[in-house]
Amino acid sequence: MENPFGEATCRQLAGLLLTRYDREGRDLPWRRTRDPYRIWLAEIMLQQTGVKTVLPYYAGFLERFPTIQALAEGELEEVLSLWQGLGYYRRARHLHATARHVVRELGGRFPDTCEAMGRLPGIGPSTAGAILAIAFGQHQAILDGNVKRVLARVLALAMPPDTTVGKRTLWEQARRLTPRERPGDYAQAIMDLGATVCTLRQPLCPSCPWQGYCAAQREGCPEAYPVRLAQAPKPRKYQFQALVTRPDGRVLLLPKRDATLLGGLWHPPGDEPGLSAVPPEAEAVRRHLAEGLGIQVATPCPLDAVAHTFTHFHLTVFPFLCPWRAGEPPEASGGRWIDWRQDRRTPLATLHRKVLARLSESPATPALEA
DNA sequence: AAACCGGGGTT
DNA sequence: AACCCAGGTTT
Repeated sequence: MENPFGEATCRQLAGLLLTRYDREGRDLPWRRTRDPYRIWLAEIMLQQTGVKTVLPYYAGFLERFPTIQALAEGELEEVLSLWQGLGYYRRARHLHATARHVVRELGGRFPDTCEAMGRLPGIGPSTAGAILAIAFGQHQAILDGNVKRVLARVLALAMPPDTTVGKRTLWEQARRLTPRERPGDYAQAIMDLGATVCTLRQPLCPSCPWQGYCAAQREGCPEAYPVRLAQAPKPRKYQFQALVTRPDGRVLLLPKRDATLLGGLWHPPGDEPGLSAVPPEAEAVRRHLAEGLGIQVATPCPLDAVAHTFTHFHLTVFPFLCPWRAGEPPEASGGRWIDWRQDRRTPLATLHRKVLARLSESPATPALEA
């Protein structure tokens, strides 16, 4: 694409956006600081997650880890505990790894170039640009989801933003539009515009400082952008999970040591997700526990299935209530008996909380309340 | 229930 | 360059 806006027009557009931001931009906690640590934390939490969800996590996280030194000294398990429910737990592992690297190898200071910043775990080109622009005042562009949508509309971009050509075009125009003055405020301003005015559905074009410059608005249907590729349907998978309970209410949980899938979180024993839509026989569940963990249980009792959607597939879990009779998990399994409602030190993913909640709904212990 | 967002890592 | 990723919010 040729450059649709000349240099003078780019300066004008940036000015219009900054004026709106100064007058109407949201007051968010991470906009009240230039501490790179706080800006970095906000950018990581805001990846794949909305502002409203992030706010309480951001406050709680900073209360426990007010500085990058505190975070570097903390244990991963506690970091994951504070991240519980926020999803995409790899972000939390990367956050912790980067904190340790910055503190131990870089004297506690973030690198000040895009290349070096982008080598840190969990930080890519857009997040690196955001930190450098907002915390260090450098002339760097960002390209997150909000910015992609705004620019795709202003340019009436014909191709999907995630294609190679689409990305190259958007990065190029994002750089051209970023002003030399106040690049950090500009970054916040364009994200704010995307989140509050140039929204996915029903954009508020009459309130937009760029109306009159926007090719999508001129075409009459801004919602037609960004152009999307057809999405592949998500497969549905099935698994069982065994809730081995002791008389005192504790449940057997195992740590997920796998580096990529919910790594560091805890889960009940079960089989791998598969394609069979039929729950296993109780006898198969009992055998799985006996052979895999050396644990004997009374006849497993099926509970209501739990449905959960992940990024790339739907999952149905068949929970089984399994009263413990004998046996302890082998040392190598890392298994522990946990009072999961009380224990704040054991990070659990949302799925496993939903599965464990079935224990309070089981036919064996009917609800007492009306 | 369905649509859809989103950036970094890996190969 | 293509593919992958163990969620959540909005409509």
